[in-house]
Amino acid sequence: MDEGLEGFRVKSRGGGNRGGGGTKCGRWNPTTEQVKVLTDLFRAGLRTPTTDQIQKISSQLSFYGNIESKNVFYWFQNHKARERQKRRRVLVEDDEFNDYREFQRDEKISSARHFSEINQEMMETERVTETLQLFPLNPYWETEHEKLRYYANEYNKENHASFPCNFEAEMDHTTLDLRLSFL
Amino acid sequence: MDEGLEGFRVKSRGGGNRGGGGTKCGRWNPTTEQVKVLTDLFRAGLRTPTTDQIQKISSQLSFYGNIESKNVFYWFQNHKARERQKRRRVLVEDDEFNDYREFQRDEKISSARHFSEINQEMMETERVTETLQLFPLNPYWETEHEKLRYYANEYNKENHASFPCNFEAEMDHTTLDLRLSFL
DNA sequence: TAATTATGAATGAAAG
DNA sequence: CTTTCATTCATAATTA
Repeated sequence: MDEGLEGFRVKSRGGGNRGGGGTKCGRWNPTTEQVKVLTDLFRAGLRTPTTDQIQKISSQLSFYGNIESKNVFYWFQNHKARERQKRRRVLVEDDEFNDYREFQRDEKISSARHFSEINQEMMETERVTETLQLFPLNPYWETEHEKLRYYANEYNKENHASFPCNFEAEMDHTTLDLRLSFL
Repeated sequence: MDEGLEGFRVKSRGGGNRGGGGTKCGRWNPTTEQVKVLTDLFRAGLRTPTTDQIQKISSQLSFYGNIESKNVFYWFQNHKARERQKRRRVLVEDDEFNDYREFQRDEKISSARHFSEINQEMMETERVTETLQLFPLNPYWETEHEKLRYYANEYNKENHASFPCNFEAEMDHTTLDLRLSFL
């Protein structure tokens, strides 16, 4: 993790999860553009987008490759959780230093105690703006999407409309078929 | 050749956290059997079991491993919420898809198209029976639990349902305009 | 290509 | 009921 400032990781995810002929219906594999946008939004302070925001973001990101709203939802969920996790780990380390082991499940008291310099950066993003407005991003889209738009489509996936993913359609466990006759 | 066997996943849910080496009894880790029963009940229409029903269910499921009433309570609460959430998301995606296609008032769409399968599944579970009675369950338990009780410990296979791969895959990017005028 | 890591996905628990 | 948090599971990606 650690998306750094540049946000340019060589992930060889050239075309995302499409193409490649794989048609693998595995899990979502965000394109670098998608990750960048999501990261930007996160860094801008967005932590828990509303359903509506998720929809919009998802809709926009679909320009760069396949994506569903749930992907956006999970992305923020995970990103936030892992950042917090990291931060907490450092805290624990600090505590360990003092052999201090009180597990007080209150996290809001994070009144910036004695954080390591490393946490300095995190404290920055810690100032969350739950009700973040996204309009400041417009400029970005307006200026960037036009070119990326074509790069992203370079090779449109041919077969995507179908979704052969299993959908819990197998009630195996032969003998375990419950006789819920109460209906 | 032979793209690795898929379709089976082993959830370390084996011995579970119940009797025996209790060890880490953090949170309830349902056995496959327990999940199956709960799912069956849900699919049968049970959504918000009463305290009494929860008691009965919990009691019966205890044959397959440790379980408390609150686990059952939470399970239904979560399952219901997530099912709803999932449906909500898919519907939105559908809307987007429809918006894109923008059927020229062609009303004879009849029976959802591409995403019919999924919606169908959900429509099914949409038939709720809030006042479901559980007493007929006893017979089953009495006769089955003894043997299943043992089978449940070793053999664990679970196929999780996956979301549809993607809908808005083949959107016509050329006609879409970035309207990220969020909020 | 095996081992490790990063991260998408899921879910139990609980707060709101 | 809805939303959030934490932990865990699964697997694509990366590294050794």
